[in-house]
Amino acid sequence: MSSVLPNLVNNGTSAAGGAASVAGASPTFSPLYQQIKVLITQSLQSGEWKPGEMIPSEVELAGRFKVSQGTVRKAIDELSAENLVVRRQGKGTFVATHHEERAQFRFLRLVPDEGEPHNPANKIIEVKRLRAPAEVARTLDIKSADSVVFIKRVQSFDGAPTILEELWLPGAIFKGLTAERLNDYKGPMYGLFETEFGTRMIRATEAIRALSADAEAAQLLGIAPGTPLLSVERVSFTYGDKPVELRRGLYLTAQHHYQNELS
Amino acid sequence: MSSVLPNLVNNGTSAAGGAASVAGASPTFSPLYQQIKVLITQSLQSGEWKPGEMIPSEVELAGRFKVSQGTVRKAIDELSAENLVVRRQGKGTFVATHHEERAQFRFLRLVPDEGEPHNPANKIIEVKRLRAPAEVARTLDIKSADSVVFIKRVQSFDGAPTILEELWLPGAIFKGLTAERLNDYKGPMYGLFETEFGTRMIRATEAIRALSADAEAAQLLGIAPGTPLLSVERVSFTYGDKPVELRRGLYLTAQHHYQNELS
DNA sequence: CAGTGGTCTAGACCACTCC
DNA sequence: GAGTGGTCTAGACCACTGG
Repeated sequence: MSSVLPNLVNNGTSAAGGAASVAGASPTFSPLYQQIKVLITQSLQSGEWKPGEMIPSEVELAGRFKVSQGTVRKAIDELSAENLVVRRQGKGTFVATHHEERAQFRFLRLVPDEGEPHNPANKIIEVKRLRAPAEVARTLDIKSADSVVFIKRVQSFDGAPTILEELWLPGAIFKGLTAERLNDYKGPMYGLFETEFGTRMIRATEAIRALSADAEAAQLLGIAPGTPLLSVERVSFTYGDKPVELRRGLYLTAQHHYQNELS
Repeated sequence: MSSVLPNLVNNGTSAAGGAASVAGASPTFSPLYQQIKVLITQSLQSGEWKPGEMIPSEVELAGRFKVSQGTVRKAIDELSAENLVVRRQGKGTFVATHHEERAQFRFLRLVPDEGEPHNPANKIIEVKRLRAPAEVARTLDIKSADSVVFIKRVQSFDGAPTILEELWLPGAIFKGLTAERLNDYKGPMYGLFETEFGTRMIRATEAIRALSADAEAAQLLGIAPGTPLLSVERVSFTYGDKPVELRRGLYLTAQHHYQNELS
């Protein structure tokens, strides 16, 4: 089943046999492998291949798209670099998923000053629905009238409350999300989002500041008011660079630090 | 001048003509392009090609190493991804340098909450030489008896003091470094290190925490004691993952934030 | 125009995984 | 052994830069 074969335009070369191309005008130039990358991404986004599943082999994709294996390979190379897929030699190429050790620490950068990460635990403080506040609506690119799911939770490590987080999610996407489901679910929250709501977080931006704990934060984290905290404001994006999460975290950095690599 | 041709071991393949290989036992397996990557990196490290200069073309390197252009290309691809070199289509491949707009913001992640980055200014508070404190020695992988250069400075944006930084550098490498040279130098500090001391920062790790301004920080940054500050502890590495800088920064995040991308 | 990096092909063989 | 990703080659042509 190769369904509809889109119009690939080869503005590259062709050693011998010409590559596929229904051709015509090509208003926008881009390498073949980029076009193929887009096609594969669309299949990922549409759920044709689900997180954790294997995508077709390079040879098969090459046949389907009527290009050489090397060209497919280069497309997948980039998808792999963007963490959309994971290659496993001898096995195949798999759709990336948040249900993995690997992917966990891509989004949780707070690590203990010494020792290994340890016994995380979540306590859901509050889950409710409300109309998107102006700033949230702007960030999530929705209307102010639209509903959003608001979540407040405290994350502990080894029993010590360490992170106080507030999340805003588009209500349209996260319809059946309740405190119960959040509590019942084992594993990372993004795993829940991915399997239960079909929304995979691809990348995120964070803005970090230092501020003093207010009364509520102090109470929930079990610290003195005024204690310095790391404020981490995250906007997460899914396919197509669509923002689907706003998250404000307050990190207690007495025994932990936010780890970052500059390269 | 191809000087000494090292022993390349091809554990890959060879469609027709065999690639170079004095061969023999190969205790450690690695792809040809990785071996070539190492060779190129050594040339970069040794200063055979200096920052900003063009390295030999892919075709020439392929000839020198007796491999195909595609293999050299893959090696350079990775070096480019690691920001060791910069490719410019039609021109050539150049040794990366800190004297560029491009490279500036790789290591300065503090950006204004709104508007563009603006009029940075440095004030050197202190430069002195001392024996490496235990922790500094450990971090920089030198002996406690060894001398280190200590620098304290304040960075302002649009006239507002924003960053208070303390740096420790191995005295052996930064011999003639004085407050004068730091003050006289136009452009990024890492540019100075690169051209004057032959030490290029390749990558760095940062540990971020929140803390309260002490009396000294408050005075130098013109804020009230107790104001929350971002503490950014950076260790920078040069070729061979050798640590060559320890830097502790206190960032005022009233009008700025530390920006990070999770991908 | 020549020279550079960038794309693409076709085919071969290697390394790894699983049956 | 069959199937997968990973490496390598040889050669062609494109896109871009600069003289």
